[in-house]
Amino acid sequence: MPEGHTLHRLAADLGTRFGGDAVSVGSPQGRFASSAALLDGSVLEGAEAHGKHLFIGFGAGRWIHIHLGLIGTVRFDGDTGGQVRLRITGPGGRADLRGPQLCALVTDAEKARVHARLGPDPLRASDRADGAATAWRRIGRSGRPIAALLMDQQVLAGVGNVYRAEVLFRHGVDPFTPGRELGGERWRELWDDLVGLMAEGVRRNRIDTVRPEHEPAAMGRPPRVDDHGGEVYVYRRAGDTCHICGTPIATRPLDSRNLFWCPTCQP
DNA sequence: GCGTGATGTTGAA
DNA sequence: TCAACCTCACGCC
Repeated sequence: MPEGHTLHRLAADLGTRFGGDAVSVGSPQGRFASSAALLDGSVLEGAEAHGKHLFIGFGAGRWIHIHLGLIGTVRFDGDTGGQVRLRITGPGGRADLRGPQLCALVTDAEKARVHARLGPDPLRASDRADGAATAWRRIGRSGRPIAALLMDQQVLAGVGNVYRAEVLFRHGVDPFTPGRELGGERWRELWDDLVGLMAEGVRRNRIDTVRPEHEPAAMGRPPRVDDHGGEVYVYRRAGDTCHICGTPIATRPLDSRNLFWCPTCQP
């Protein structure tokens, strides 16, 4: 589930449901119990995301810092089964956090440290203006493949394995192009596209990357929705044919993550 | 019903 | 380099 759009959507939903309300905070599973007790009954002031990190604010410099990791989930008003690390209950309903990589009570200073080590986030309004330039300072002098740089949260925050594969396809970029050979103009196009794609991801709460002219209906194909819930060009389509040119989609691990691309469309 | 892999990151070995 | 997190959805029986 979790690329940046998921966390920004969660922040918005938490704010809408609980913002301004005194809430119950608990940890049925127990691992967050002592911190939850300190927050129980406090007003949930708001929530924000930076990349894949989520912060829920309770005032007086108290934040719950959450990272879902690979398997963490948040479910609203769901069933009560499973190991619930964090449960927030209020007039707006119930939120249950399961299986997170991280769930900790942190101070303003600790939160600031997290922001400081993350690159610009295409979904953060404060990064919209100069985020492309900030990221390019790292990308433009790196010999690492652009596919690796896109996943480096210190370079760029919020892009995961789906968005990186899809944005590179949409711009016909070979994933193994060294950052410094990409060119600033090309990078700007990638950034601008990520801003749009990820904002759309927040709205739909899923990742759709296929352009209108390539949608199944327009191409005479049956509708197909990927595991993660959206329409994509290459992610997890290894061996299937490219929607555009028919070449089998290639895959290869890069830094122990599966990379997908079309050898013809991304020369 | 069971086994597997995954949209991710951290910290220990 | 690897285990941890211990969920979720899928494929296969």
